[in-house]
Amino acid sequence: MSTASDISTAETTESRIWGAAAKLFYDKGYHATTMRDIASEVGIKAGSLYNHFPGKQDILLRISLQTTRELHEGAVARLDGITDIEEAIRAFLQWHVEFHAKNKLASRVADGQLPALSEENRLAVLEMRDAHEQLFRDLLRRGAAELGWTVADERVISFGILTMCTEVDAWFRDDGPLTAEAIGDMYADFVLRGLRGDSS
Amino acid sequence: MSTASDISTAETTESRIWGAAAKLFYDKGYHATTMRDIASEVGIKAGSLYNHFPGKQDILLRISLQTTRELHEGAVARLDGITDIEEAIRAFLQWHVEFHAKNKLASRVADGQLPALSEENRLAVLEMRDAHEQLFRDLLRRGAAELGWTVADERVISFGILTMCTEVDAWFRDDGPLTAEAIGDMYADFVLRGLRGDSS
DNA sequence: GTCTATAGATGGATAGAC
DNA sequence: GTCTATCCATCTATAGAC
Repeated sequence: MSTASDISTAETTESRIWGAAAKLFYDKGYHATTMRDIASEVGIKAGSLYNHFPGKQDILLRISLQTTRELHEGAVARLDGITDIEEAIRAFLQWHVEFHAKNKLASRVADGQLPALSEENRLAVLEMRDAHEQLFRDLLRRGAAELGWTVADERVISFGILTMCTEVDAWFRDDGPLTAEAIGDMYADFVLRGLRGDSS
Repeated sequence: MSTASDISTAETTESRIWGAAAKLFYDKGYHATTMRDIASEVGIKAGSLYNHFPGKQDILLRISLQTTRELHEGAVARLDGITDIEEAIRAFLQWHVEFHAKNKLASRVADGQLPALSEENRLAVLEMRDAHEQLFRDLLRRGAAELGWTVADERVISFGILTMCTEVDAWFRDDGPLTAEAIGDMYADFVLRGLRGDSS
């Protein structure tokens, strides 16, 4: 079984290419990364990459699609059985932050390199990402309905919250002072206070 | 005098190149944009671009540096004379949101295309961006000191807040239902509630 | 599966006429 | 300032030997 945390620890040549590409796309972007760069990172020659992937575009697609799917499916799984709405939002945000921290390379590539995907490929990734965002907007709506929150604009606020949590993939460091879980707690606390809107 | 809103309305060939490049870098990214693309958008040939800029890298540098400088200097100007800390934070965030909404092309290029800048050029832009972020962290610290806010981690929270407001440049539309000012209000309200932390 | 070699296309930048 | 023409480097992808 492949889980999110496997992403950087697998062992086949295909998965080593996957990981090398994710790292390079993260650092330099898709167009600035060459097939020679990727091959070099893996320790093979550029031509050999084509024994594992049909082309460069396909490497990006697989990284983006797989990562976005794992993000979304993981969120759905985390919410299973949770009925309290604040608890659900907390669980969602913690998962979202932890995933982006622990899979920072692939996660940031998955949405930062969207313009580098072909139209068809981009739509496939966006469809999955939209489902994930919709899941969160539904939670926001439930909170407003059940707890009387006044969310100024559901779309604007949800974009803001998700972006804040997503961006962790830009600065998180495994060897930093904070764990992914601790950061998830901080953001969940901050967001829930903002949503409750006790004063204004 | 050049203000932020002039960015897309100037008339010299140089400024038309500036605007065309910002649009293309925004849509496709620096490396996916060719000098021929930029020239075509302006209505000239690629070779003619070199009468106005020494090269492609320099076009990106000027967009990034000028935009980041205007963002920062505008914030400093907005804060002038404001002593109340909540009012100051509100003013800062409103400016930050409005700037990114009204200069969405150049703003997004300025920090999304940082990896495409040479080491030296990137450091110049980052220095200015860091000054801007530091300004906000100082406000956060003042709020914590003066009003007893409990900010879990100043750096993590400030990154989150700024990212939320910056990302407006990814989805704002001039012809959308919300003005930049309205969005700035929403985020400032949300953030200040989260900072006050009335309940937890 | 790996490699070397290369085809074929494209892009940044320059030269020089106007 | 504009243009056309082109150099030269580089990149993706393929061919074919091992």
